[in-house]
Amino acid sequence: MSAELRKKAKGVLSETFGFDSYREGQEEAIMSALQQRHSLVMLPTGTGKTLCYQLPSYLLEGTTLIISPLLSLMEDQVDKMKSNGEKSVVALNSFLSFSEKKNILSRLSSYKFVFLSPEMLQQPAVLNYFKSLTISLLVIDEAHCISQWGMDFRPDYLKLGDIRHALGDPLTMALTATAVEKVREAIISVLGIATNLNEIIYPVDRPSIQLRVIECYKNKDEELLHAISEFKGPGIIYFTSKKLADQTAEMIRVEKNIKVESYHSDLTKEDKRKVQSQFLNNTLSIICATSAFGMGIDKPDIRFVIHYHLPASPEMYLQEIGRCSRDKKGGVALLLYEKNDEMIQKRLQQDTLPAKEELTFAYRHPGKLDDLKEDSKTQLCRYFINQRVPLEDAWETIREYELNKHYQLRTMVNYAVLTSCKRTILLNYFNEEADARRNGCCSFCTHSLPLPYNPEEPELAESNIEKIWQDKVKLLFNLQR
DNA sequence: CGATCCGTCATTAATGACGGATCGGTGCCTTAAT
Repeated sequence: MSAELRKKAKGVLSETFGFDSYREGQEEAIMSALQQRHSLVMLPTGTGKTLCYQLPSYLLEGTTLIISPLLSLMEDQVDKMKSNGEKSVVALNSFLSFSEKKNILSRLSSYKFVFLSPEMLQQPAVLNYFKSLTISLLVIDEAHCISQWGMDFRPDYLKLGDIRHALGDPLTMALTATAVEKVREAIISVLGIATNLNEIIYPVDRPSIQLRVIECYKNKDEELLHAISEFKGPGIIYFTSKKLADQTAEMIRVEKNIKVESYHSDLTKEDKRKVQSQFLNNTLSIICATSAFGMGIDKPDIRFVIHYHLPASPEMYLQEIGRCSRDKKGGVALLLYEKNDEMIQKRLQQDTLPAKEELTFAYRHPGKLDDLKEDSKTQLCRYFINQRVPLEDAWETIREYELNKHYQLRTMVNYAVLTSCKRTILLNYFNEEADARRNGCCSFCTHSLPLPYNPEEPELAESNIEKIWQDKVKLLFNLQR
């Protein structure tokens, strides 16, 4: 039975996807779905998680729903699938007009794949359409968002369990690249998939990425420019402030005459798309970005990721540095740390969660929530009240979450300042053993590290013109279909 | 923490010095309807 399924899956792999073999973890995830077991799949960044749900969908009856955190991510994936020849795929989101949306909803069963946000499924009218649909597989993409974003600013992520239940508890697959055991437990418990569950967990370490930390003393820009010259490109530089991302992009442009743009939430949707595609086409060499940039970026030859500011957690850090060296030809993750850099993150954390008094007030006067500014705090208070969570339990949950955030930040500070193997510090957080003390592991294990790749000049746009046109033609083709 | 913004004060009346307050990051959705 299992051998039969395996054979069938292999057939789809070569016929539909054009691959001869799987990458690590993929077959396990696929077989888990085909054997009607729920799956929590954790594969390192860049392992090809989309195949894990797309392939089994072809062998299961019904429609596959994919819950995706970002509209742009949905669009990219729909485009990619369409250009691979899959026609019955659609993204249901707020870009659609009312009549388009209605049209799609009324013929849901004619689609094999439907992408949508957790918020969209939250609308009763929309949910009703899905209730009568045969769902082959419910996919939660970037499932760490449940714990990472649910409490912070997208409480609808916390309601996915209720939604799943309303849909008749369909077969479910949650996918992520970075989740410690606690987060995995949270995902399982929120979704309610503890029974009949298959956990497919692979190590998060990416040996081809070299880890470097430089402690700075008022000379960050200097160190940054120096690093850029050494690393060449393409690369990403992460900031915690939009303003500094803009300013530094300008500074690099002036100092180095390199093609650089900044990317953050102030950009219009069009500009975001433009900057992203220029970077993918190598018309841009460096992106100065906030955490807004990167999810779903699958550029194989990103050579470095520099952090100008401290990221909020080891999870975030691994997600962000995991964007380099997808081709496994080597990459450098450099953290520029200056004493007290963590204060920005601390401040940001303070304003996200409600204080005990605010929560208590909200519970006593739930009607007054509507008068308050609709920020993440009021959203979270409203969530707990609507879910009828007792005040004390809600407070306990918030408190625990907050303490965990402090712990995450402290781990990042330790990563920056402790005099021991950087990889070990990072991987210990994930309960993993590091293959440390390897030559070129990190800036602690080896002094004056050589680059793990050949810093050739990046391919310039001219040599890529053919590829750019191919992409354009593909896009046009999609639009007209 | 550090930057920046704003109001106040003092003084040959328009600017600058000072200090206190504020901010710094991620994204769905919304309209009336299905």
